[in-house]
Amino acid sequence: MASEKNKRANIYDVAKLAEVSHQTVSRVLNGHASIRPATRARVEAAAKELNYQPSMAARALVTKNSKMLGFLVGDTSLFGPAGWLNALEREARRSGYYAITIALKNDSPESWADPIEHLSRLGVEGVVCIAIKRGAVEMVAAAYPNTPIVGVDTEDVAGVAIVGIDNIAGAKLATQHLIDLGHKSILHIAGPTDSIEATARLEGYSESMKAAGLKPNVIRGDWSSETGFRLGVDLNLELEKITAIFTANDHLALGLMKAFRLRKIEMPGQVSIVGFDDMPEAPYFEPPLTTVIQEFGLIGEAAMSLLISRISGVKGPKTIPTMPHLVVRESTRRL
Amino acid sequence: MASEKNKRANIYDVAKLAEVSHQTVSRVLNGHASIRPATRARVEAAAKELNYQPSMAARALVTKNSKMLGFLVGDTSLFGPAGWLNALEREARRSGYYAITIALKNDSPESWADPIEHLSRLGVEGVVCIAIKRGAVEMVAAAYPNTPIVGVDTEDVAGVAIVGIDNIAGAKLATQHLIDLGHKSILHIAGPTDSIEATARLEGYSESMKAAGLKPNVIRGDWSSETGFRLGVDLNLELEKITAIFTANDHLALGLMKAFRLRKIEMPGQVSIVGFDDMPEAPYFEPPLTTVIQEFGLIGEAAMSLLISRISGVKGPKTIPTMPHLVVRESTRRL
DNA sequence: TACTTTGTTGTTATCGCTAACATAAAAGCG
DNA sequence: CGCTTTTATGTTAGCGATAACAACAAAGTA
Repeated sequence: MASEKNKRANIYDVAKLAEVSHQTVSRVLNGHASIRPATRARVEAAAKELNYQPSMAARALVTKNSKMLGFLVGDTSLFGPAGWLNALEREARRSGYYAITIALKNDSPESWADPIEHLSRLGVEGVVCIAIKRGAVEMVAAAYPNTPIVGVDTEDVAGVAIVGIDNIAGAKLATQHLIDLGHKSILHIAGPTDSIEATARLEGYSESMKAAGLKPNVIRGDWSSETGFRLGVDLNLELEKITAIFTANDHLALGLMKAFRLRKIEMPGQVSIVGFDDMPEAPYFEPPLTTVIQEFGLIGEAAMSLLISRISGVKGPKTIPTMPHLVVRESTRRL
Repeated sequence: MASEKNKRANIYDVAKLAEVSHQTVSRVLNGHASIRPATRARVEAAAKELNYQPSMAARALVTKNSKMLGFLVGDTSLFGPAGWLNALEREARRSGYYAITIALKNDSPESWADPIEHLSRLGVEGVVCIAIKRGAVEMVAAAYPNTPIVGVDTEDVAGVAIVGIDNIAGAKLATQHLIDLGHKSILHIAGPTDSIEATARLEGYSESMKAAGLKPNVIRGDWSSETGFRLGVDLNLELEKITAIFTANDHLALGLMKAFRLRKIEMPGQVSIVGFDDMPEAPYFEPPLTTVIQEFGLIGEAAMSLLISRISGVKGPKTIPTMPHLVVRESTRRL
């Protein structure tokens, strides 16, 4: 029934079986208006009978619409990027697009050129940059001058639409929570310098502190538990009477708390901790971590609708921020 | 310099500039042998000048080689699948392939049909199934009768090559470690029934126990910390004098340990815990988790080389197992 | 009734590339 | 030196789809 000659049926095969011209088949496939119902039914039956699947390559060649999107992502092992990627892929498929995901590993800018070029050969219709490093978005924008680009949690580059959690607002939420609990000396362990998110979170923290008349106090970290641990081992809380710490993500908090437990520093007794991300493991940390949560699904939808509207020529908004929320657990306490 | 008419240069543009026929350009592009070095240089210069990028669509149309691979993955938020995906994508790109990643969410088999069909339209040259559920591989195999398929950590289906960590060996490693420490009553908290990995890990546990003359004791769980926690709250250790627990992954162990801490059950004093996966957070758990580690890079390479050899018609081995290792931390102790 | 308008289908050209065959020049050979 | 073989390049056809235009019938209109 299926393929007699072990070869995919093409549009002419369907046309012959349905006794129409191949163009009529094409019209049925593309939902063209003026087709007699009887003809449409015949064509559809023939297509089904032959298990016909239109060739995307042929279609892409003539229409210039590859129906493909490029997803350039930073570190997929991080909770945030992984979640966005998931949501984005689902949304892309819902809209009939294929997602080519390529990782831009955390190395040097030189290492980005190759993946970016690889993708450009394909002729993607749009690109989503997900949490990639400072400078990378610019490289992408330069490499795809006529392709719509949407950034998810990336820096602001001319011509690139941005969707993302409002990291500044999230950081303010975290910091304000600690301030509201009566903390005065609040340390921020920031993420890596080349990360846009980290910078925004730092900014939100600083603003909240200054608004409350408190002095910001920052240590640079990265995104890893290991760094959190290392910093936690060395940190002298007494020196500056630190009673609360806001870390740029949950991983840092995890490592930090491990070090504090070893040093018998009580949490939240001696020091309160707030993270950022709400990874699924956060409730099971010791103590359960107060943190900031972001909605992956919403971000995925927003990014995709923005990208698709740009592909179809609609301008749409330049930015769609999504609002994060605070999840209070046992790692924070009134001073 | 780049695109004067804002239009991608094609092979004829390059040919005209290099003063050769388009076919000669094609030959240079594809590294054909008999091209005079001078001609090759002229063509390459012209291609560079015009910023020429061959159209994958046109090439795919005529050669039937789309240079695209489909990655069907289960839950990308899990540490294992995310790591494999990363490694696989990198390897695919190294071989000049594009990876279309599609998630097969954990729902019903009916929900798999749509993504599978979506992918088949594209005409991928090969498919990698990554940690997808029981039955899904069979659906994929049925949907792509003439396409090479490689499974990473999936069940054994006719015609599908398998690469994966040897879950049985890993589970034996974990179980034997506990046995060696003198534990007699060892509980296994298994993963979900419909997971191939979970089943293999359970099997390895059972075999080790039986080989040591001990009675296997299993509770069904899934992959989440939440379930680990819930089970940990209810579990009666005294009833069966349980002194050690091997969980099917690290997440379960995290939740379980949280519950035990609340119940003031000492770890590893009263009960030793072993996980599986070695997620990057495991060293910072309380206590740091003894677990089984798997090499993502090796698996990615192995899977890709297997797939590519199958695409090019070479048969290759049916299975490439990779050996996991045990990482001993503080959650286990001699009885 | 003759004359547009509309609906439905068919014909031909084209997208950008590679395959297959054709051809001309250079090289090998008795 | 004339013949085949090899090397280097050009010419034509076709992959499977859509676009653009053409054609014919049915329906609406003056």
